[in-house]
Amino acid sequence: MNEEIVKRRATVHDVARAAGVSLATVDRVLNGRPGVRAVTAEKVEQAIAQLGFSRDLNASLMARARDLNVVFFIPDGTNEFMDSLAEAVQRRSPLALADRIHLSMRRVKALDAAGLVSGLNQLDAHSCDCAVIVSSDEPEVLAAIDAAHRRGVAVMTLVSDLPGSARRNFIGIDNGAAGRTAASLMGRFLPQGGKVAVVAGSLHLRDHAERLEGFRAALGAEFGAIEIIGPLEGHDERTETAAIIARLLADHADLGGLYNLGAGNAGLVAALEASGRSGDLRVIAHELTPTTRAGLRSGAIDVVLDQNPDGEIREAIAAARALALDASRTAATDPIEIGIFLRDNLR
Amino acid sequence: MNEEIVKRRATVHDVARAAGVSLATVDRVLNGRPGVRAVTAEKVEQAIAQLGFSRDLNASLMARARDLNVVFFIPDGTNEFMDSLAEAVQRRSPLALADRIHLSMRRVKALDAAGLVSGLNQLDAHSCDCAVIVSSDEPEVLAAIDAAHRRGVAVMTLVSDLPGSARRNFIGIDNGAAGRTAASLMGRFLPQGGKVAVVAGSLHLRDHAERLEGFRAALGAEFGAIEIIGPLEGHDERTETAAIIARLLADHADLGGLYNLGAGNAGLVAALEASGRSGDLRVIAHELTPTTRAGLRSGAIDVVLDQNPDGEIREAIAAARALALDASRTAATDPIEIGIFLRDNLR
DNA sequence: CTGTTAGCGCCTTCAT
DNA sequence: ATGAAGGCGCTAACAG
Repeated sequence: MNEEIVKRRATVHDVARAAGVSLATVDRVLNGRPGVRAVTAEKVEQAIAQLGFSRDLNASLMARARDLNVVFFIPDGTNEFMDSLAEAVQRRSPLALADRIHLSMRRVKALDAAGLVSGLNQLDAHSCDCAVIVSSDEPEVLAAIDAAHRRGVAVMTLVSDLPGSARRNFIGIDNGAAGRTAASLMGRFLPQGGKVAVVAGSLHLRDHAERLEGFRAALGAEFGAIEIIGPLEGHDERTETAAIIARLLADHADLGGLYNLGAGNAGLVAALEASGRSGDLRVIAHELTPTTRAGLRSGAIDVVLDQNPDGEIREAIAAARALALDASRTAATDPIEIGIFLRDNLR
Repeated sequence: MNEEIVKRRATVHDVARAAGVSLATVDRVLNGRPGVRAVTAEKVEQAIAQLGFSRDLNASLMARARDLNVVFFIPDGTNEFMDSLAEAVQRRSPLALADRIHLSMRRVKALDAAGLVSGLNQLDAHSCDCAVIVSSDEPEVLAAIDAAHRRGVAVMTLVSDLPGSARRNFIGIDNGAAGRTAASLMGRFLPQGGKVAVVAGSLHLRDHAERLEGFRAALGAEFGAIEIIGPLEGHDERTETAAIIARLLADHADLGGLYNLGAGNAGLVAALEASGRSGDLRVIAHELTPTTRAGLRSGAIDVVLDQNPDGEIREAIAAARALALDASRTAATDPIEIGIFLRDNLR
């Protein structure tokens, strides 16, 4: 890779010349617009393939004097992690705009499929090139994704995937791996074995279910001396989670560890501290938020597994750009890594 | 952020009109070219500030029909991590080119300041906008960075920083935090305390020294029951590291843990497996490579702390772009997170 | 010292 | 169904 010959990239001019047509015709083919005979289109396709032509997205956006529009649908409510995602969108906004990508955001009621669906239905290809959604797995949503896709609006899933849908990309962590990681750490923290309680938000949430499955599998395979209590469901809600944890602590004086694979961490920390046993058991939770940070600092939480909201937004934007160039395929993106945070490597 | 009014970004035309000058004059001011009276320049500056004008980098690169040139200097030798960095550069190359950023790379002898210096000295602002180097802390290098900077070539440090230099950005992890993280994990893995040996490449390497410092401090503060053996230096070299580890294992039958904060992991794994005690002690190493992956899988290594070479290259490129827009300041980049890998979350 | 002009790669009227 | 021409934001000759 030292001092190579620079081959100029092929341009629309090159394609036009090679195909023996005009710029306008090439453009029509490139953008799938009508008004080109099949034979002519074929000649252009040939030239494109032959020259390995790929359109310059920046020039393209500049020429049509129109930004790429990406719309984020982020759940609203009391989930701090969703707020981090929303902030990440805001933080990226000016930077994206400098590259002609216009970000907008709609906060929609959490776990309210109807609201999300109506939001998606309002989108048309003119006002939105790509919609990025965080959604639970509901048939109406799948249908809305499909419809949006047919209207020319690409849809990507964020945080929690919808595999059966027409979504183009999924941006998020491997939740099974996250569960296995939690198991692996917990197992090493408790070399003598013991009881570990598992708390979820709801097992109807795909990411939560995947985490649980991974956790169970890895504990079973590697740390047979550990007994799982639960899972119990706290519905990602502070009070309910606190009540569950309080009960667990009361019922199991010998509890060695606790894995909260959902949200509701404020309740978890409160219950732990109220019990006076904070620090006596190994605690693993998800998502770096003000609450879990405080928990790490105080010693109530040992490890937080995080999915890096800023990285997720960055990759979502990168994917949206890639899709703008070729909507027919899934865009390649850098994987989102599972962040593992202890008190000592807090960002 | 729902449906806001779109204010068109200011362009050079707007600036020219506001300042009462022509495009060419604005351009001269923007690019710091001569031929503008101080008063005129002042008017232009005013207009720029007033309109909040910021140049469109993509349009700029397109207009001058010239890619942004970023040159990476990556150490050559037997260090697998450096190979990962090199591969990351190769992987990003086509993607970067699509955005008019031309990546090139020179492999230079590891820890050979003279080679790096001569490479830097060959660079001029025409052939290279930004140089990204991995270097140990030597006065000649600092001088070369300074000289390059004065020739109009921005320099960034990667992996290991050179704080006193004219480098614009540092891309890499917080090595003190990495050492503290290792300590934190090791402490939790050995709840009864015990002996932990530390092996470094060389304490003359800034990143290694920082890791050691962090490790020591965090162990001392939180896990007083752990005794540190070492540090011993293996010079990032397989055979030497193997010999050191073999000796450590022989001398300390009760060794509970091992932290290799440098490279030479092939030697570490070999010595552990030869001793028959692989899996009996908790082992923490740095950088995800074929060797450390195998070590994680076999159980010889418990945890690998990683600095995500692909992410580092991505951020280096992002920073280079930002510097192209404003070379006078340090570019804002996403921080590189310390990856923590166990057998169960291997990518 | 300053302004005019053509053109980078692409898209979009408007003609033909 | 196809082409010619102008313009997006910026830069680089080339004139004055």
